[in-house]
Amino acid sequence: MTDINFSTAAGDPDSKGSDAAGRANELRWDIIELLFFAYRDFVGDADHELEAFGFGRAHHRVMHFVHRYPGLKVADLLDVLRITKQSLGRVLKQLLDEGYIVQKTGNNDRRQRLLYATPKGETLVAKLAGLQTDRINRAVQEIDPAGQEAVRQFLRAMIDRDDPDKVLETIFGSSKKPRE
Amino acid sequence: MTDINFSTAAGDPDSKGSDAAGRANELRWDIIELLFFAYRDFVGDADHELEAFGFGRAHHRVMHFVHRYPGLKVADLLDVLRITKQSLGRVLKQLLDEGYIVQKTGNNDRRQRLLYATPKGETLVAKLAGLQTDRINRAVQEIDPAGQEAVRQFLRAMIDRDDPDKVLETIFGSSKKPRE
DNA sequence: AATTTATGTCAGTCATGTTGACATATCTTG
DNA sequence: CAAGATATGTCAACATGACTGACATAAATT
Repeated sequence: MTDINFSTAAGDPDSKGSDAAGRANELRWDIIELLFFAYRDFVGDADHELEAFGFGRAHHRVMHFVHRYPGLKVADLLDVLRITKQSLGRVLKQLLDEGYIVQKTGNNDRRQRLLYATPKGETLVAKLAGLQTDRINRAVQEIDPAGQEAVRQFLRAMIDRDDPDKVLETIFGSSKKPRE
Repeated sequence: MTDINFSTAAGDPDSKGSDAAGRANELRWDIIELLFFAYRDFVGDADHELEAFGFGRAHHRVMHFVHRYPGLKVADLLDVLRITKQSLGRVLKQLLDEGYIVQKTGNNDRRQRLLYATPKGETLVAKLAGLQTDRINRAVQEIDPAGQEAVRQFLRAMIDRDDPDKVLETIFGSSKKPRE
């Protein structure tokens, strides 16, 4: 062992996957790195726009899921975002105060505050999704349908399924698309 | 429940891409969401392990790139991570103090501090990469080689190429299309 | 009536990001 | 060589978004 070793480094838990191309036992530095850069630039699109509103990533995530799953409960949102009540409370309060989201008391359970995006909120979330959609469209434009399906399959398979929250149940449970 | 509209929200910037499957003009909520969950769980693997070392994501990113690009300058690292000197300084100092990284004075330019991972650092970074590689292997195991290449192509195409830092030059510069 | 649940809120802490200023060593240039 | 530019390190101060733990309220459940 010289000083720098990386292909057979200690703690290699391999064993699990040996893919069709036969590169088992190898650390996937390339994908790891691509994921970092891809996600960095992907969220960067929205981050820049959010500054103009005085919002951050946390606001975006809340808006996104409230928009996509109208009537989401606060507790569901906590599961999805995997943050604490305290952290959510801050951004949610801002979004409520500034009219991007409204709460409605649950019909069956009046303790629940069901969350809905207002038109103002819809506009914001669509604007941000538009930026990200542009990037996605650019990225897939030279990939054939089968390849695009592979991308989708890959992303789905990267997600933990042992503790599906309400949103993931919708995504995976029906195995189709949540909306549309 | 007639006050909430979500499918025809304003500000739709569309127009940019019309992919082969003919779903132009549509926001790609599915991919946006899958990216969120996939990345959340992907980095979650490492986050959990890092706790045992008293480190965070920032430390991981530094270790990763120093390992992958031995002799990286501090300035390069700042470009790649897109954080400030101050932020980097804090985590870098810890990693140096605790022996995960060493600095060497540049040969040509003695102002430079070239960064290298120590064996201790290599072990850590390989352990983390192992966890993430397991997830990636699991995700691609049912995807054929062509599909896997599509995944790689997708991730590469998601990355900004207008301001390539030293690392991105290495990733993209040597390969096919610099900017097409 | 007592307990549990869903939500909201307070106080304090931590990690990681920011800006701006400044110090030092070293390289480059007039 | 002197002057300036560059690479790095460091200080103070601050913002955001996480965290914990405690506690309050209203409503549902037992």
